[in-house]
Amino acid sequence: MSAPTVSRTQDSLLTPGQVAAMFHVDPKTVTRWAHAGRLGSLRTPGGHRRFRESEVLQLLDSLTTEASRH
Amino acid sequence: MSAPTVSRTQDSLLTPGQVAAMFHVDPKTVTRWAHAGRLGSLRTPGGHRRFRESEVLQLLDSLTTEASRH
DNA sequence: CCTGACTCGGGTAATTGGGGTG
DNA sequence: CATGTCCCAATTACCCGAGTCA
Repeated sequence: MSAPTVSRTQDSLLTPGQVAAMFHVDPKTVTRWAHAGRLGSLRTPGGHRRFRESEVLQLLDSLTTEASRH
Repeated sequence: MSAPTVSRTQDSLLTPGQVAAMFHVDPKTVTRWAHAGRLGSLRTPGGHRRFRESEVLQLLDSLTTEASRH
């Protein structure tokens, strides 16, 4: 894999608690979104979920811009 | 500081019940305000609304300062 | 190695959303 | 015209004990 494909997306991984704070919801709710396919879930060897900052930001943006629909 | 890339990621969000308590009205009424365009409505993937604390505070302040704004 | 804080998992309670009505 | 209350279904919030992360 010395491929220069540079898949280096500067994606910081956020914990459920951090994402929950951004949406003002419970960490369990964020877990449900991941389970519903709303967010990609990265799993640590221990089973903990981790979310990509870019994905969370994108989802947050889509929910934030919902005020100008129509 | 124009900071065009940093604006939609640091706002406290309130639940309809919390906003309703601040205005002393029913959550249903707050929902109608959002539907009328008086409040920006942030929707969770599940369909629940979330309101910006700054927007609610501003609306509350305008109602508290001037009840005859016409 | 141990500690502190957070997360996981399932289940239940409370709240929310939408429509229709007064 | 705006607000309050009813129904139902869906979503979200909090409880416990155990494990994992840093």
